[in-house]
Amino acid sequence: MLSERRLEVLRAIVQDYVGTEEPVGSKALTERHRLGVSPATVRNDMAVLEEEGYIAQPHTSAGRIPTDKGYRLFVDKLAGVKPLSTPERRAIQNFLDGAVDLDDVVGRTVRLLAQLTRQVAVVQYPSLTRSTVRHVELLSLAPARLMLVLITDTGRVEQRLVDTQTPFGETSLADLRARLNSRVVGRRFTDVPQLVQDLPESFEIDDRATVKAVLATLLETLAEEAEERLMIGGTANLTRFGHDFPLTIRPVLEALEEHVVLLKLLGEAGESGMAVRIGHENAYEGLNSTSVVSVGYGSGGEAVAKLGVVGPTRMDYPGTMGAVRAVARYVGQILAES
Amino acid sequence: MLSERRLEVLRAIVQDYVGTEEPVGSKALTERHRLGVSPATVRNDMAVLEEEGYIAQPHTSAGRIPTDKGYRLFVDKLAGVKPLSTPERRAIQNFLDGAVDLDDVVGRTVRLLAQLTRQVAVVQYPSLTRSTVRHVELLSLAPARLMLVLITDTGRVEQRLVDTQTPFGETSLADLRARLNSRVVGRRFTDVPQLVQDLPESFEIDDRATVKAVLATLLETLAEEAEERLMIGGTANLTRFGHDFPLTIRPVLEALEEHVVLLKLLGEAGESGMAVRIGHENAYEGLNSTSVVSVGYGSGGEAVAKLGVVGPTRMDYPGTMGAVRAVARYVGQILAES
DNA sequence: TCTGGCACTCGGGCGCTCGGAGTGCCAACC
DNA sequence: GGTTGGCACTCCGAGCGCCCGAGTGCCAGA
Repeated sequence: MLSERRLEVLRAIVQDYVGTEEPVGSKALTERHRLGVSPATVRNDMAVLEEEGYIAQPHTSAGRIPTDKGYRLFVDKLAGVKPLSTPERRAIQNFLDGAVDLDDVVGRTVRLLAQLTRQVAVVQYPSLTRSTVRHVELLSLAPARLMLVLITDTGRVEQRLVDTQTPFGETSLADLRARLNSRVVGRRFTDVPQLVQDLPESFEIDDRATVKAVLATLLETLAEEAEERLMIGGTANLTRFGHDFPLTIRPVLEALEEHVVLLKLLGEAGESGMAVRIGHENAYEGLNSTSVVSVGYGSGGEAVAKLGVVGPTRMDYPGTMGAVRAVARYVGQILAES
Repeated sequence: MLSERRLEVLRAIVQDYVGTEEPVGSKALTERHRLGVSPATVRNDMAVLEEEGYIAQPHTSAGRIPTDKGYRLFVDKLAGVKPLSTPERRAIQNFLDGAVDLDDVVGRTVRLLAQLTRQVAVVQYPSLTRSTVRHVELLSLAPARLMLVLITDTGRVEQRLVDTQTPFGETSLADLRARLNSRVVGRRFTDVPQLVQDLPESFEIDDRATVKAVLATLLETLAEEAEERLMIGGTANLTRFGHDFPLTIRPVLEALEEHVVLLKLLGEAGESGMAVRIGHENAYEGLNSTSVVSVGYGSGGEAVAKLGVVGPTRMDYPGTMGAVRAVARYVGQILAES
């Protein structure tokens, strides 16, 4: 276990390095932070920290920079989450309040997050699996063709065509619509399969095939998590990444286009609470030089989707975490209101 | 007017510079191209070309690079559109054929275009204003609340809620639905307003307000061009942009996030035919060091949307134009089939 | 009008030096 | 034992001078 002072030294190193982007040495440290000890002592502490793998030297006789492990310790033990200032909070609320529909909410969120953190923001659209059904509509487009419209509590609308073997009467249709809605409205998507399981049996034998087809389509729509969408913003902030440009930035841009990867990444965030993945902790190789801060957000108590930012490992963790958390909270509120 | 040979020199300069990314000198030119004259002659020609503003020197005693004006002349007079090879065409077709829905078509198109041109691809979703109506559905969600669903020939579905003052009977609803569809199905959006103008008059006086409300919502949906969407891909190709990274790339990334700007940019492409905007020809300042190649695509003879690429002014114009044209053509086919 | 020759320019690469910041180690001190 | 000041050492990076090569402009001659 590291002594109190050594932790303090690590904290100072992280803070300075994040600020200056340059390796930090013992003398500079004692000058900028009131550690109460001499540079020589700090040097000894640094040697220990290096041995333990928390910091590293780019080359002999240079200052130290934190390693991924160092950042990890910093985030876990040394840094809190920096709450936003009141004006900042107010600005967030005002900005998000102006949103007119779901697309707009997500769009504003992504811009806001990118601006606050000066990093790349990623916002997942509220997922279908977690949300609840607001309404299911059925209508017949042609004798043997139905249209299924699903409206969710997060404002998303999905529609599918259902081809049926046999024509389906208007009365049967109305019947199905009514029964279906009475069972599923207000329920969570995950519960729907159970709730409609025995529905076909209560219909005339001739209609059962059609009912089954409709239900199959409905369940398929619900299950189609693959269609989870993302919005990304603030990519211009990548230019503030580092000095050795093309090499660092390219894989990140590539990763950002792989929405599947990003979704997986966000998904790894724990059910609740904030997740911080630092450097090599990211499974995806292209993001090995970045950190991802993500958190769930939701309209009720529960998370319906995730959002987060991607930035250099050398980032202001407390500030970023504060911004991410605050934005998630306000988006949740907005969704609950609408 | 420039002599034939001087044009040839300009062409050679453009080609070499695009290939090497380095200023090209007189000697290298005569070695790589069979111009049939000596370097000294080429030097004279270069001096003229420079005076006319087609090429420039980064600094004294360096080679020449084309100016925007030079590229313009090259594109207009010297370069054709390079057709794709047969295998390439086949690959495009195969790749696009696999698409399952509109989102998928656009997604595949953007990836394809980015890969073929090795640049940033931008694809606009088929616009509502140009396409035709496939079906209009009306259904009542509550006594005084209707839902309007619009299905377009490009596979897009838009839905709106309509609140009515008075309840609207099922028979009236079916009536309106039938009459509405008989008038507008297969028609272009722009023609719809005229076609439904006199519809309210043919209804009972009690229902007219509702009919008008429905029509108003329909027209509003049609008119809502603002909702035009874009998909962007291949941003990782920006890393191949140039040497002086952050400065060049930052404004481009910013521009790419301004979908409004991009839509305007694409919109500037002439009604039909390909548009090439070179460097400062782009109204948007952030794209002053890029060229934009765009073209309309559509399911019928007419364009329903645009697509294109954004790349450095130093790009392979014939190849890029060929790829853009080919992709647009195939996307059009795919849309027509579905 | 084209060509070869020539003097000139300039950027970039290479090697060198030098200073500053930083380190590790050691002996002394509390 | 932990802390400190001193000291020798390392190494990067900035600055400088140098030279080479590629390129140019100009001119006289074919």
